[in-house]
Amino acid sequence: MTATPNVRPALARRYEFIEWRAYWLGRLNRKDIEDEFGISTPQASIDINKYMEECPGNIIYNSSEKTYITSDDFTPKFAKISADRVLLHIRSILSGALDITDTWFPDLPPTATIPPITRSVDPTCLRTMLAAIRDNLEVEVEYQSLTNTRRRYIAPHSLAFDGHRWHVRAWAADKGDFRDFVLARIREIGGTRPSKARPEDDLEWSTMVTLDLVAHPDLDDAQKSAIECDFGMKDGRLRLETRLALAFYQIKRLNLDLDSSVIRPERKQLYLTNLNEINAKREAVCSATKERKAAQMP
Amino acid sequence: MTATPNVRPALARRYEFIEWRAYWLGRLNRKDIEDEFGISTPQASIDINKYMEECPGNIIYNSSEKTYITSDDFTPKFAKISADRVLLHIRSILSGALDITDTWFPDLPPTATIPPITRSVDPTCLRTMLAAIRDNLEVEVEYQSLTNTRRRYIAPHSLAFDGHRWHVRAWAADKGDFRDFVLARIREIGGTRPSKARPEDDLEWSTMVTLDLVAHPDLDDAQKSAIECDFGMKDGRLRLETRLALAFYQIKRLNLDLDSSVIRPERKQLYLTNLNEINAKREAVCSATKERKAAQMP
DNA sequence: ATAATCCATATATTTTCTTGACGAGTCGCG
DNA sequence: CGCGACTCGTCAAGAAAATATATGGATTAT
Repeated sequence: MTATPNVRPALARRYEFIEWRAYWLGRLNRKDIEDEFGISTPQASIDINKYMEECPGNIIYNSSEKTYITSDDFTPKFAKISADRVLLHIRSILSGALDITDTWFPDLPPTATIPPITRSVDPTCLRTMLAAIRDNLEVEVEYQSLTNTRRRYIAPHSLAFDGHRWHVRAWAADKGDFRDFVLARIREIGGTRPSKARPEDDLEWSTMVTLDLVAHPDLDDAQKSAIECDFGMKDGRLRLETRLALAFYQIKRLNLDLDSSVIRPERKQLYLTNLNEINAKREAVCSATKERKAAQMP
Repeated sequence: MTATPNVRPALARRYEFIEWRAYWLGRLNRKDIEDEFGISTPQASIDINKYMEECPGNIIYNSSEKTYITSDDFTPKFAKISADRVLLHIRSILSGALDITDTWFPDLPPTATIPPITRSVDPTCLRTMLAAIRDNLEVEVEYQSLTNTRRRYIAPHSLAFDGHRWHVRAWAADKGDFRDFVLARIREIGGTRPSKARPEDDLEWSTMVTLDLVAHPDLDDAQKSAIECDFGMKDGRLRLETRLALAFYQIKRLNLDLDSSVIRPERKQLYLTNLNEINAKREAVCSATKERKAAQMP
């Protein structure tokens, strides 16, 4: 925010609304403010006029259209203008995570997304996990893995998003190691108890790796430079630093481990130069963890 | 919201904040409210006490911890409790689309996501597209496709999200057909002019198809039922209705067009039963569009 | 015992907003 | 053309909300 003038929060919010509507929709009515904030007509009038005093020339009343029109040289002073945020709001509405009344859109622009396929997360589950992370607790859960469903104690230390679904990274008390648990696969939440697991022992989590990506070498130069531009690459490289535990989600999501004979370069677009290095790092971390485990229970 | 009592909006927002913090963080201080809304200490005291009058037993002051603690049978009355929304906020903060001060988190829970790789969208670009959709305009853009970069006029009619990136669906004046344009690939925005394109002619957009998904048949029964549960399938099927123009993004994202010999069923998880049908539909729509095009300029 | 840190509360005052009434400009319609 | 419908703006009185300032209680840590 650009050095917000001394305006009390409630009013600043209304100014922000004015600017948001002005910027994204190009127009604004007094009634919009009345409806959004439940204030009276004179108050809304005052707000608009004070705003125009504060930011002269940003919006102009057009008496023939009976509405305030955003001027061409509009400069926001109260609202943070971010396209990503607006698009995020739109997605959230379409996916049901947000109600349109929670946003400042009067109605949605014509939009379509591919249908979301992930199940939504149970609030109680997330709440319990957050509490367990905060207070260092073990939670009894009924977890459905790909092979079976059973009760177990887990001591979560972090949330993780794999590009698709939400997980908790947790100590699995029954297995004696750290693993990912998909939140939507937790069928039931049981009791809690203090945990002795130490998050700093989760080497796969604390170890960072850097994915070194380039435009797929089998593409021609024009395609390559388009892709480099697409991903904002510097010197033709994109370096992504991520936790080892998450690296393989990224790799699979981008199909980086599939051979060119299997998937066309145009589709794959990116190529991971250091897959071997990352695989080696995983091997190393896994064996270090196993050694430690063996040492603990001889 | 559960029949919000007659509380004026500004106060309702503070109550909502109280409940949000109480639910997700389990605790709340008077100071939190003062800081969040910039109100005075006595006012914050009044708010809390009025809230406890309104919702008896939801939060309880714990004098030894010097904080309000959420009770076990907490029942929200003002805040909408949604795990998806909270997770969305976390993701938005991590990706930079939201500032933490825009949310009600005092600080983030330990979280990691795979690094986002898509470039952010330019606000001016999105704003112009929204205006063009609204007012039925053609916009001159410098667009970088995979093969070249050039200026062209496009008349957008909808936004679209492919699971990865944002597009506009638009009439391409130079090509005489409707296409997708990735927002982040629009390098420059030029002038606008009225458009004669009719969005209802965009058959690939208006035609709906249903993806008929099942758990991959090569998996064993336990795995199948886990996946059916994962995606909330009824009778072992998941039907996704989507626009034909978006169907192939979904198909590629889930690798539904890759053969089992190429990608392991455990990884693919889902199987599309009616790929042929969808391909046929696309052929039909494409040839219908071509015929129409030929008829228009003989 | 003392300081610090939460909380609650009381009073007077200031600021903000509402209520209700009225007037003016523009558009479209009969 | 005149009318209603719709937007805007404004005035004045009074209600409501929030503030400043001050006092006091409970608990914990030093």
